[in-house]
Amino acid sequence: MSGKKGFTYEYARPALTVDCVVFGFGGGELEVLLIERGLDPYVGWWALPGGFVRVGEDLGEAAGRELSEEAGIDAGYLEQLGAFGAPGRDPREHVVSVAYWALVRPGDYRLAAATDAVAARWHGVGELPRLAFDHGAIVGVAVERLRARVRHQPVGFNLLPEKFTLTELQTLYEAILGEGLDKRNFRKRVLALDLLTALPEERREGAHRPAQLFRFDPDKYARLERRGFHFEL
Amino acid sequence: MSGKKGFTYEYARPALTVDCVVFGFGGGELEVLLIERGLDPYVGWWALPGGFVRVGEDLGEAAGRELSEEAGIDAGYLEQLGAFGAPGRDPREHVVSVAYWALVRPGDYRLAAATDAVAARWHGVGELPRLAFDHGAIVGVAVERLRARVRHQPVGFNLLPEKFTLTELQTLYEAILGEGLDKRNFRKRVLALDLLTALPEERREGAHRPAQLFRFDPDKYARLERRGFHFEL
DNA sequence: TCAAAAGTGTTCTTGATACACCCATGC
DNA sequence: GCATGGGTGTATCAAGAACACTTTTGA
Repeated sequence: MSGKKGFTYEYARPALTVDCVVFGFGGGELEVLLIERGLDPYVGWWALPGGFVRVGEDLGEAAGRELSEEAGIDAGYLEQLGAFGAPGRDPREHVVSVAYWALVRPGDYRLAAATDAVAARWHGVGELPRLAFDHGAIVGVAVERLRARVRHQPVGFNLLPEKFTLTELQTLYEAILGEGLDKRNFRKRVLALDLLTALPEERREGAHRPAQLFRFDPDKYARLERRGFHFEL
Repeated sequence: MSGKKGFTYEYARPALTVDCVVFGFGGGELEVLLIERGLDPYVGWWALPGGFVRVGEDLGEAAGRELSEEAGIDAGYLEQLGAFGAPGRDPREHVVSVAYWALVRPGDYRLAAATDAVAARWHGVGELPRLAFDHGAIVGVAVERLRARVRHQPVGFNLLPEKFTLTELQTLYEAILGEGLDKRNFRKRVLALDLLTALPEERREGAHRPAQLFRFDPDKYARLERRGFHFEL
């Protein structure tokens, strides 16, 4: 280890990694991005994208870097989840991982497995395979956090395309919360927030009556928030 | 660093510490435990108790250990706050700190400065001195977290003696939330939760009418929680 | 004309808030 | 007997929950 300089810590230190729970919304179901490991511990297992933190690198930046390196993703929303550091969680040595969770829009990602990953793929949160390390537990915490957050802050829009219908928004909320919601009450509440701007166009003519498109207005939210506004769905 | 063994990470790694925001309730005001630093960076400054994480040591245990080593405290409640890892936060080198927040009962602590601390003392959250490192920001996040948590989970009792009066409980909540509460509504709601058991004794005769003492019943809470009970103050 | 999703209001119930006086005790 | 904190109930209001039918389009 480094020589003593009076202030330098001279003992062995745990390794430090970041791992990301990336959520996507694929037509009716909440999904998590997993990579198939191509390296030593847990080869062939599915795991969260992540990797070692470099000296001098900010944690959030490290998470973003790993995300783009391992899966070619640029997350629209990224928030820290917490640190996971149980001694046995990595069979090699003591590795402490700072976990993040992220939300990405369906169009904004172009999955590209790289670095030490063999493949990158979306998995429905309901049908996750057995994960490497303690990643299964981390995903569990992330889902909980997402559920709590989506009720009190307008983060859900990061999972939808820029323009979306109210039905799509409701379907998203139902997928995240895991429960059905009343259509009329949902629309009433969402519109009462006055954070969506209706776009005088239409879409989704696919088979039936076209639906009104809306866009979320982040500036308006920022202004309201400053005045002590309390988002709540 | 260590020689390559095929799987061992061979690059320099950031140092890893834990820091604790310990809350106490001292007669009407919410307090935070600070230690006066006796070592190199920020000598003489007030800072959060904390220290380096040992290899093979769990993060929560490290936090508890530092707490007892530096201040002789055994926390009744300890929860992780998050990781703070901005590259410049420690002038020596890149140090990532996993912060915890803790609640202790007034009687359960016997402050004893030790290790690299000169002194340990309680400070009202309203009148904190300038803190070392980014500890001021960490305390800010901890206070926010405590405020949010105390509304939705019965953690506040960890700041009161085993037996307490409803007025004491209300004073505590007012101190944490920073706002006055209606006495009748507060008592109504608290008692409606059915989590307190009245003790047929009395106390606080100091000057006036004695008040009923209560004890929080954690078992009852655990049972209710299992049935999807939703604590809310 | 039928199938499928979009869109729309009202009633009822429940929980939150506001509010003022009497009680028990020590000094 | 007076000062101090302990203790109690009701009326009003607002927000959330339940609930069913009409509209528009493509096939």
